[in-house]
Order: sequence, then structure tokens, then C-alpha cells
Amino acid sequence: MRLATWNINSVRFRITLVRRFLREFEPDVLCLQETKVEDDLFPRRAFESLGYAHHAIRGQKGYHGVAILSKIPLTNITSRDWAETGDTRHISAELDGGIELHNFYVPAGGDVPDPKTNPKFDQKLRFMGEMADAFADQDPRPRILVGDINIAPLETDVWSHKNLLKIVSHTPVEVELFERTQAAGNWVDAVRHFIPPDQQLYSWWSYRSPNWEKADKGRRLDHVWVSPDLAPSLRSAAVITKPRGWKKASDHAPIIIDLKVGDIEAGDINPGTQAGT
DNA sequence: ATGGTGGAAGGTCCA
Repeated sequence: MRLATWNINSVRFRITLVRRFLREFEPDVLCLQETKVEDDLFPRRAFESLGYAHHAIRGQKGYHGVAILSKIPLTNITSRDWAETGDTRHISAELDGGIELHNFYVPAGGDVPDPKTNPKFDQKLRFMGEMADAFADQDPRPRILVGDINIAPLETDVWSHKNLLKIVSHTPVEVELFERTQAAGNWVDAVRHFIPPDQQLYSWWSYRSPNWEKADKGRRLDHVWVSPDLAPSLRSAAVITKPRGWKKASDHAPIIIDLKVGDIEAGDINPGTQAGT
């Protein structure tokens, strides 16, 4: 099974890029964040025509929004309001075969890394805290958590650890909370499972840096976690950097993981698609 | 201390 996650920054504005990505990389399941569209205006047909018949969509007008588009049937579709944001930042579904999939868009947190003066940062910390609690007391079962977590935890997940220590997304309080959430759910970082932590790895490059590729001032804000029972099924994982260079690109690159589950064998990711070095 | 870019909404917010 091939699973992809991508902060698309408006699914309608970038529907051509989404279709190109689906044709070139053929994931079985695609998780999107920042779809920026109400559910009844979601471009379902574009996905149906490429074989993604099963949809779990939770969106709102103009901001946020998450979606799961799948070739595999989805059941038990649910969503939750985390940290009382009132935003559409989460949707979950069960994949045929029994894997529980959670798709998150964690709040970015604003500019000032102080929960006392910046309500957005406070909300981000509470959001992550609730995520830690939510998965801590569940029975061990196959599950996958993906999304734009808006935190780059490792020193090698940012272009400069020192320069970003006080920048929201890489502050010590966020990193600590990220690690606590990961540990509470016994989550395995599927991407770092294959790409060693001493290697620089990013999934986001700001629009504000004109030559993003050459400057390469990126951060790894997007993540794929799997429950420990699924870790032996992991076959490969990669940040797919190419779509960041496409015309009208999202500022985030998609991530793909391949798993051997059931009778669906994972295809190897094409050479040359991996990020870094 | 500021601005750089981008999408969507709609004369501004959020990232």
C-alpha cells in the first residue's frame, strides 16, 4: 500500500498539480491539508476520474480543511475539534483491512513563541497536548497518523538549528511537546525510519525565499507516524521534492510511504525522487 | 525591526 500526505494550500487552485502527482506516483491513499474549501465545493470528480472513489472530507470556507482520497474503501469516518479551535483540522477513517488513519493540520502557531501573549501559540500547544492524550490510552492497534504538524523536531529538520531556536516550529517547548506526543502514542517516525537523523531533511520551503531550491532554507513540518505493529511492514519512505518545483507549487512537498499490508504489495519509489543531498 | 510570497476573501487574515 502506498500512502501520501501533502499540504496542498488550496486543492482547487492546485487541482492540476494534484492530478499530475497522482498519475506520476500512484498512491493508494492521499491525505491533503489546507484544502481551503467547503465540502460541497470540493472537487470530488477530479479524484473519482483517477480511481479515488472513496472520500473523507472536512473543510471550511477559505481556511484549513483536510481530506482523505482513497482507492481503498473508507469506513468509520470521524473528525474532532481539537483545542476548541473550531477549525477543520482533523479527519480520520478506517482503511479496508483495519488500519486507522488520522489526518491532521496542526495550527501554525503565529509568530511569537509565547503562550501568554500569543493565543495562537497557546492553541498550538494545547492542540498537541490533546493529541498526546488522545492516543496514549488506546489499545495497541494498527494506525497511521499523517499531516502538517507544523513542528520540525530534529536539528537536521531545519536549515539552521541555531537560527531557528526562537522561531515558531522549532522552539524547545514545541520540540519537547512533539516528542512527548510521539512517545505517548508509541509512534514510529516512518520517514526517519529510512532517512537517518544525521541527514538534513525538509518538507517545506517558504514562498518568501525566491530561489528556494538553491537557498534550501527548508524545514520538515510534515510527518508520517505509524503504530509499532506496522513498523515491520514499512518498505520505504521519502519526501517527494519535485512537486515543490512545479509551476504554481504548494510551499509543501508531499511525503510518500510504502507499506506491505494484506495482499497489497508496495511498489518502490522511483529513484531520484528522494529529497536531500 | 522588517519584509519577503501566496491563497482566498472581499477592502484583510492566515500561513
